[in-house]
Amino acid sequence: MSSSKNISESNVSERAQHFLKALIERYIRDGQPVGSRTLAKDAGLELSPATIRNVMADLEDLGLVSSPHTSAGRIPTVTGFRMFIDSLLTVEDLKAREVERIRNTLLQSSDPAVMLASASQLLSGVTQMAGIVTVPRRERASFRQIEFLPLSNHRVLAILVTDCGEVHNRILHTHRDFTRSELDQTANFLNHSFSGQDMHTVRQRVLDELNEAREHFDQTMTQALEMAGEVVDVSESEEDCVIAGQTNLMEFADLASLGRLRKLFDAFTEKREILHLLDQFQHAQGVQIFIGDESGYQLLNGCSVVTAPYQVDDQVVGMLGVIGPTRMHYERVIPIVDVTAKILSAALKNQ
Amino acid sequence: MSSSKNISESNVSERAQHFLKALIERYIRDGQPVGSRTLAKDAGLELSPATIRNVMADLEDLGLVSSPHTSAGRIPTVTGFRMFIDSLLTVEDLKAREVERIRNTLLQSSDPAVMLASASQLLSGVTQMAGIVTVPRRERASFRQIEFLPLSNHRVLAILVTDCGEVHNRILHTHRDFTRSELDQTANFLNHSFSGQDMHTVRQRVLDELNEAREHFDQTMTQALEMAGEVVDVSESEEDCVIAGQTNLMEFADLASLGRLRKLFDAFTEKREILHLLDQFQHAQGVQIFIGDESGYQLLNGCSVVTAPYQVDDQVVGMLGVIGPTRMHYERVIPIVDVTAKILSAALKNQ
DNA sequence: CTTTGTCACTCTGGACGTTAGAGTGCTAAA
DNA sequence: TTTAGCACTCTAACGTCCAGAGTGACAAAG
Repeated sequence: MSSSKNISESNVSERAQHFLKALIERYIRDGQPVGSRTLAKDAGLELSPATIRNVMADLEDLGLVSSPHTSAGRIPTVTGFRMFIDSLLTVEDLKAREVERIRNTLLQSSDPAVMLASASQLLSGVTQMAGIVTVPRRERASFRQIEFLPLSNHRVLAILVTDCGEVHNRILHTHRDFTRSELDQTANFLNHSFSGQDMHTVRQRVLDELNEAREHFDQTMTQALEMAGEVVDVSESEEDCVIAGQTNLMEFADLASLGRLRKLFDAFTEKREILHLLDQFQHAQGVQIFIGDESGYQLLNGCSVVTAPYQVDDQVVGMLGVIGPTRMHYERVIPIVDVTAKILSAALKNQ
Repeated sequence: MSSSKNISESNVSERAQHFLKALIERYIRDGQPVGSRTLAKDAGLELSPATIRNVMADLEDLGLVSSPHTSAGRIPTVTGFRMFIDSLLTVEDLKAREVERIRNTLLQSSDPAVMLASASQLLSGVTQMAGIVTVPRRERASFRQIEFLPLSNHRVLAILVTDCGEVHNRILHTHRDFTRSELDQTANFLNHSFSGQDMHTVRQRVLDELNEAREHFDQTMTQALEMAGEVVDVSESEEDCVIAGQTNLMEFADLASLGRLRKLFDAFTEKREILHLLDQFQHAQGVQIFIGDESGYQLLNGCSVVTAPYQVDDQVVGMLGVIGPTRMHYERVIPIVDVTAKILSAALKNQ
């Protein structure tokens, strides 16, 4: 790693950093290349445009800004934004009123699924960008309770409740009808054996014990475990994240080429990639920011993602955040995401 | 109603109709105004451009076509499209292969919710436009079965199964904990009293009997009915339609102004308006088509909607269809929507 | 009476040139 | 180290021009 590539505060003069900050703030406001004259007025320090130009040339050499063409001003590069966010940004605290508003919105319902959805909508509404909340993976959740209900002709409705209060249904097709008490007995057994364990373990143990039961020709047991296996099966991964306010992104000229927008929207409906991106950073604490294609996903070029994990019982179960143009008001968005994550965590704890 | 306004086949000569058809077919293919020269070649009949121009002038007087400016060709008006669809269009039958493909896709799952979703995706995939399927309204469905499960601290999970096999969950907050057998008894009573009746009636009867029970201070009964009331309550109307492949619409230059597209997409997330539009025509039989803002919704300007109702037990429960640019291949889309509706109806019958 | 050829006319869209404005880099002076 | 000045460059907006497509009208032909 050559030292010239390794940009940190020490390589960039105090003053240059100040200008970089002013430039980015201006660029975020206007979305247009910033020239030396403008910056001279903006930056507060009483310096002439010519001086600024010299500094800008340095910043350009360092790869922190670039100009679209000879006679345009400078725009920040991804690296420039990175530095801005990591060490230049001054984050505002959220007003008590706004915090209260977030809390009220989230607590309107006590159904976790509804809460996640309104968190997403909230994020999109407050920031005027797209909100995103990942749904806790079933495999990570803990098993709380399972129940079976007899339906007509060889079908059984299985209901699975996880420890954070989420309810999952699944219809099982069985080879014969079961009576209610048979099913209750089965459920009882399963609840007794597996309650409180995390889904992954449950799955494993169900499979193990199923094999054992089969060896012993224990038909009742085999049936019970077969049913449980089908329910616990995580392959059917349902909707894994909730995205709201996508259309807000159509307002940003930065992304306005229909082609790009379409790819982005397709990614939103597909969800897989987005989810994968967020999953990678579940273990990080606090707010995380990806700028442009830093994340490795081409299609996020020109976008930034601001996310934070949320917890249930001190265990990270999902991520939430905001997707918008790289040119976004980080100083507002960061605390919003942060606070929302905290409030959501608190709200989910009471389940 | 002045007779000059009342355009029907009789007002338009056989030949003019032929040209109108040719013009619209051409316009659907190319999306550009069609000139007399082009049309002369296209129409088959050996006529000179000058003749065509005369006919076009007539069609323009009747309001069936119009020209964007003096030296462009003609494009069909909404009225023109209407006539085309009502009396000029020759609908192809779907190939057996395609029908089979639709059937296979729909029958992949037996869960009604999944089936509706894949119907929507199917429609969008096959037509390269947006697919839409309304979810049967709970109030129209019939009550089949209700069950209650005790959860922790004063909460009860209610499960409602409708006659088409849909499962609805709802968590009730009660003022005390109930034992399993209490709940079973309650469910038994409710199932016994209301099974098979349609949701609307059930709701009404629950309210009536609730009053009666209160008068008689019958606490058990009151509790049972209060619970039932909360579950049956239709106010919480859930997701009412499934839309797929919205992004396909971004490909159509006709709608390509970002502003319009945004309004359309917002309507898709909002859903209310779309739903209302479709609901109006549940009683019609077979495929229905709305062209542009015929429907009364400004935002559908430039779009057409092709829909058909689907049934469960010979009762219309929902609509499905396709939204795309007015310039769409109706001869293909119509049978696709038609067949999909029929197959979906058949598939839902086996629940 | 219908069809056709013709001609003058109109409108659009692309190519081209011009210009004003913004911003730069460089150099020499403070 | 900072500044002023100057030559240079690039863009975006505007106007002009022209070819192409298409029309309407009219008179001639069938």
